[in-house]
Amino acid sequence: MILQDDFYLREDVLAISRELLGKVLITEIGGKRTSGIITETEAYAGVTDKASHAYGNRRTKRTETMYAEGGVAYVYLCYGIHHLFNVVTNKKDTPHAVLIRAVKPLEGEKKILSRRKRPGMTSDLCKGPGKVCQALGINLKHDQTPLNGKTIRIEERNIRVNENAIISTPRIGVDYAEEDAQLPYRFVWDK
DNA sequence: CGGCCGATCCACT
DNA sequence: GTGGATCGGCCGA
Repeated sequence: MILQDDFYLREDVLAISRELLGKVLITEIGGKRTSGIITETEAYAGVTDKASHAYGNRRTKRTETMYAEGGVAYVYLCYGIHHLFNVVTNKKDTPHAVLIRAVKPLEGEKKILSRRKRPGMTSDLCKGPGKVCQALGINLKHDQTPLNGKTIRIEERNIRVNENAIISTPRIGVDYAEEDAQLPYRFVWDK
């Protein structure tokens, strides 16, 4: 079952981050279907979150996507090399987002390996936000793509995630965020 | 318009 | 565990 707008439009970005664990992220790009089970996420809680691109209600051409109504992709380039895929949540003009940091390959394994230019499956094949995008073929063109369509979608497949198996930690690479760098907004499904 | 820097990854060691 | 790759956005001039 494809997740619908009501999932993304909720206020609580931490709850959404947590609930995205175990959901399946599917892309159909370049004529190939690939997918993975989401295993790691990070919440970015809008204009009061110093780690967020939207901190202080900053609006630019890049960050504008985060101000869209929940249920679309926010894709941007980091370090000039890596694409990072985020899920936009909350209502229009409330710039909440969830970064997808890792997935477990599910479908299209061969295609994922060729995109990743790796000979075989390893446990860290899609672990890391840049790797997730590379594996699933996501790039800047997919910014603002709806998450309930053919190109990109997220499905509930009744994969059971035990609450006890979810670990929360501070987010990665946000040292610049001062006191907000310590917030436990990263969620890892440690099966 | 120039210069700096980042929500990273990989190849090496 | 370390350093190089590599580029769009932002800020200050």
